[in-house]
Amino acid sequence: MEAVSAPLLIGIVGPTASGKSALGLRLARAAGGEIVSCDSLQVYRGLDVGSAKPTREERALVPHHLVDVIGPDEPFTAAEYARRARAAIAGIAARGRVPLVVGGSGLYLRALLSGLFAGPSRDDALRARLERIAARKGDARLHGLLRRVDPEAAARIEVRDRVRVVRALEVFRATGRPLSLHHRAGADALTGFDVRLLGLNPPREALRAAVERRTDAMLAGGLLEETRALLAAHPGGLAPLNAIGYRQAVAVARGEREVAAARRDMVKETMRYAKRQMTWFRHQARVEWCATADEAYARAASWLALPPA
RNA sequence: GGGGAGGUAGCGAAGCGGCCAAACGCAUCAGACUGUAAAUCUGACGCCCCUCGGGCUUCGAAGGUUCGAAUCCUUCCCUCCCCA
Repeated sequence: MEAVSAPLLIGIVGPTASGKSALGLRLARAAGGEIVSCDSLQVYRGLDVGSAKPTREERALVPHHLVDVIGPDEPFTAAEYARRARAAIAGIAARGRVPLVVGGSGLYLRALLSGLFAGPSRDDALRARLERIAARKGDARLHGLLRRVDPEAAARIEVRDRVRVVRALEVFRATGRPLSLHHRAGADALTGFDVRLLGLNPPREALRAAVERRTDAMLAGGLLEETRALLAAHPGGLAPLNAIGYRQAVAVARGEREVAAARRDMVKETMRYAKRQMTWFRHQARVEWCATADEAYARAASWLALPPA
């Protein structure tokens, strides 16, 4: 049936601190692969410590794509990620190498593999206006506006989920058609690859230990200093500083939080994030879950016709 | 030996006669997610039937007061702190 099988594209997913990067590196070296980061924070230059960005050494060892591609003050979106990641993957394939998509940003992975609906990009001015309505009249008022133009989306989106209500309204205002309609139109999926997704999901307690270790490493590695520098360079504030880790570091920098308390919050929020990631990957992607990194490696090795270990 | 504080659901912690199966936080579990996604949002969380809702057993223990007690009284058990 299948004459020439499509080239492999291996994705490595799972919650933060589950060992995705290490596995990706190991596979890339063994298989002659290149890493395509799938991480919404690592795309930003200057956010190094808090995004657990691959080190200089790691990046020298194996080419990494989609890391440090934009400035921290530039707007970035899942769609933009998908565009750039697809270009990177095409390049890797053209070189006859194996693309390894590694990361835990579920939406980005989805945008890359399945595509997004062909809709308008964000409109910050409009968003500001809608936010103002919500702030003044309440979330229910904004949700009511949505219900009028797109009852289907309104039924799906929680009243208090302002981010989604705003987005749905934005799409309607920009296109004159409800979001639901756009969704039905489908999206442009990535084609030409035999996509396999490997999932790492360490036991809860092991993950917690890893998260604590990494949080401490970030704090010891200069997260606070990095954050202060970013704040100093961008007094207006920076969108990505709202991420876990940076948010707490900002609070410390502003003197609103003790370091010990910030650390606790970081661990707590990271664990919750990990939980969300698992929910996403369990339901939004077809993932082959592996109990250990070795098992994942072995499985990938068999696909790639590599020696097992 | 004397004085003080306290024992509430897995943990922390409110409640201090009815609106209490008991706020809130943590932990845990489940979920949503299509251009801010490490973001944003939802639900469960004593037990049982499980849909609304209903039933059952709880607030250290045992008695008591009361129409009614986690909340008041008595005794007992146990923690912690201070003085000896």
